[in-house]
Amino acid sequence: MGKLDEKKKLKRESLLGAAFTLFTSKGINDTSISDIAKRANMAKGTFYLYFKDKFDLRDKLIAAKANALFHRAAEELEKQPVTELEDKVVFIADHIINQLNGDKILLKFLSKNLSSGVFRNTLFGQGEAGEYSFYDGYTLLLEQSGRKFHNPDLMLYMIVELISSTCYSVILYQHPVTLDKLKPELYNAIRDMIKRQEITDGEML
Amino acid sequence: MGKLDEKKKLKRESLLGAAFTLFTSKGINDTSISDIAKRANMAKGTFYLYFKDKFDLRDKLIAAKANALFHRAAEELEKQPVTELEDKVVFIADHIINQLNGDKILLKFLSKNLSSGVFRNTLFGQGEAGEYSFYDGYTLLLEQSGRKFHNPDLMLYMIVELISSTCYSVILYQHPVTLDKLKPELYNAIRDMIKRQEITDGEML
Amino acid sequence: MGKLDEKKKLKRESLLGAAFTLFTSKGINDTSISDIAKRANMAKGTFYLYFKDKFDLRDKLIAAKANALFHRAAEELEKQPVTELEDKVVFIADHIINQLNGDKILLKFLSKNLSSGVFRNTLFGQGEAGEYSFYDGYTLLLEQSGRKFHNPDLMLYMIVELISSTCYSVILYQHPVTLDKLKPELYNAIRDMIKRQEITDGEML
Amino acid sequence: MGKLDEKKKLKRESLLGAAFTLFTSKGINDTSISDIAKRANMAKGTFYLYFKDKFDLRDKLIAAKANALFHRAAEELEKQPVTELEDKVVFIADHIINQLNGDKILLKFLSKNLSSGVFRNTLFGQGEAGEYSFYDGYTLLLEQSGRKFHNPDLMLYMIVELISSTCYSVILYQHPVTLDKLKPELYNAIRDMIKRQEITDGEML
DNA sequence: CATGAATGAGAATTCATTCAT
DNA sequence: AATGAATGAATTCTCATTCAT
Repeated sequence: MGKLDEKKKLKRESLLGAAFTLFTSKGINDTSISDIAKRANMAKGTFYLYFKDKFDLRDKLIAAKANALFHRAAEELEKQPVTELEDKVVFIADHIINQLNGDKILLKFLSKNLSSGVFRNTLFGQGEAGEYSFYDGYTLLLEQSGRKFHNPDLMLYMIVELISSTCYSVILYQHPVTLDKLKPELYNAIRDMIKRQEITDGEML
Repeated sequence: MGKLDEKKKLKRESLLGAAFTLFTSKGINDTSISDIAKRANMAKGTFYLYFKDKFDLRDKLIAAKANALFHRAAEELEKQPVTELEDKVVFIADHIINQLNGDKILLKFLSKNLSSGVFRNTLFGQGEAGEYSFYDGYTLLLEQSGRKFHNPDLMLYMIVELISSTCYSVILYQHPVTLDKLKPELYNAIRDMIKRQEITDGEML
Repeated sequence: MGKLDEKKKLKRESLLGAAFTLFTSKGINDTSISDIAKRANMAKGTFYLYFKDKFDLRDKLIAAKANALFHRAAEELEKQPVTELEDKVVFIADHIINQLNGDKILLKFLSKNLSSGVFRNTLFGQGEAGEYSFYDGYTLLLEQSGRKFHNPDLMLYMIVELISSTCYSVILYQHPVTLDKLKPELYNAIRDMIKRQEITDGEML
Repeated sequence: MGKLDEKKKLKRESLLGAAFTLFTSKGINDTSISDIAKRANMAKGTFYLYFKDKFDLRDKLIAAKANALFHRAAEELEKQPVTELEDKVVFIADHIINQLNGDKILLKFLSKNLSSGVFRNTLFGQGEAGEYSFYDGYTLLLEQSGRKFHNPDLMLYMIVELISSTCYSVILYQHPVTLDKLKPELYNAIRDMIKRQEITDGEML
């Protein structure tokens, strides 16, 4: 990578970082492009050399943050001696939840932007070439287990939605229960979902 | 109610209606107060006699829409001969999902505003005096069943979150599955959650 | 006076009082007619039955407050055994300054509105029929002294302007000196002015 | 100074000039920022690149105008052969009064804004670095005279307040006397004040 | 590439005033 | 006489975007 490209990448990341700080402290609507540029120590005009507008930047930001979240969990899983599929899925879920619990700012940011669909696209989509793909990792996981499922996509979808939708209020406001109380129920629900989706021998006949 | 109060209520509802149409077609950010007032056939200034600002109106709107949704489902349940708790809960879930499937505009609106917390407050909160309270209805349902549960609030929370988070993409984009495929899995998951939460005789000893 | 007129007078005074409080706390520009009416426990429309607009009310208010100030000082003078003109003028000046020192809110209000000219009109003008007239009292004072002055109006004018312009900053901010330090200099200046204005026998020849 | 800075200074002055014209013809309250920008041949938004708001501009304007007033008088004094302190002070007072008499618009503007305190700050304060400081000039004047005074600040204060408060009505309305009649009295009063403030040998013993 | 001055459309909000009740 | 809902003009201020340097 050339020195020039390196510099550009740094600027880009500076903008992303500045925007994240501002979006999460003042909200997207109250953050102006001018604010972002100022915080990133650039002139306003420079912003447009890197992003189309505020929402373009936001989408890139969500994708990057969500990807990193899953990536770290998957990396950690590899170091673990777990073999059962259920345990693996629960491990990943737990890892992500713990990350979010330790970074409430990030949790807030992702939750506020769940409805934008960018998160879902990141999960199921291809992402940038060369980037980590959680979907590929998930597919591999199922294959390795040697088990068959009716609808793996639906299974993943339900698990992710259940986690992402329940965690927000629980982590931030301990409502309606604390995280400690939620976790076992959540993991039970995940195990139930996997079980329900499995194609048993009986069905195969 | 005096003639004057009647008139005011009509105006208020006119504003709510106009805002709903605009919010769902152009989005909140691209809807100005001027737009809302114009569509409600009022002067801009009149808006401020009824709502503090756009977001005040939005919150009132979410609460009203969510309440109506639950209210209609509960009313319909009363006409049904179902007796089992699981069946009742699934009936309500199904009724709400069907409402949302038939009113995609409403679904979009509620989904986009899930993270605001207003929906949750409406569900668990008291609401306005004299208004229908879904939470009370739910509590009654559990009592009538004669069964005991570890954490009824958590149970309700998980069910509602699972439904609300999965339906959006499925109803609107048939992704990752069609609604027909989602429903049985969803209802199974709900039944599993209820079962998991029940306090069995064995535990009581 | 009829009961009706009594009621009206009370309302009028209620408006004046409310306006004074608001003008002095938020400033005239930031006080709306609505604010005044609300604070006076009336409907907005009622305001217009008593005053033309905010500035009409303000002018009436200045006149009333200034008049009361001079009136109280003059009344107090009558109880005093002072005979010399200089002493009388200084007594009045001192009394007014003390009033203002004890009512900084009033001082602020009058000072801010000095440039409007209403204060000057009140001093030299006729005022409402039947009301106390300081100018008449002043004229009488000079007559009683048996002395002659080149230009009594100018003398009054200079004295009043000197007092009103110096007191503001001194009383409120003790700048550039404290009131205790200002007073003797001020009273000396006043005595000098009177002396300078007197027509001596020498001049008469 | 770069071309850019030059341009910016011109724009700033254009805004100040436009505002002065409008403030003095329609009053501050009836002058909108839009008016000012239009008259200065700029877009509305440009205003905010130079001033925080209307009142910020006004304060800067008062300071600039008052400074120029004193500066011109001081410059003129240097060309005069007067040696006595009293004569110098009276010369400056007279020069300023003549300036105001010849520029009634300016007189009106400054008078209306006397109560804002900006004028006083300009007089006693440091002002911008590099700008002319009347206070320094005044201090020098006293030193050069070789005489001692009890409270030079108070002396300056009283003189300035007496002048500024009496001139308004006299110049604009010839009330209560004409300027010709006021001047000798005013200058006498000034001389008296200086004399009263001087520390005589007798006191020193 | 980077800058940041300039633009002007447009949003929120306020408020004096009217007028039907 | 009193009310207060309704109006809509007016004002402030922000901000995305452009473009000359």
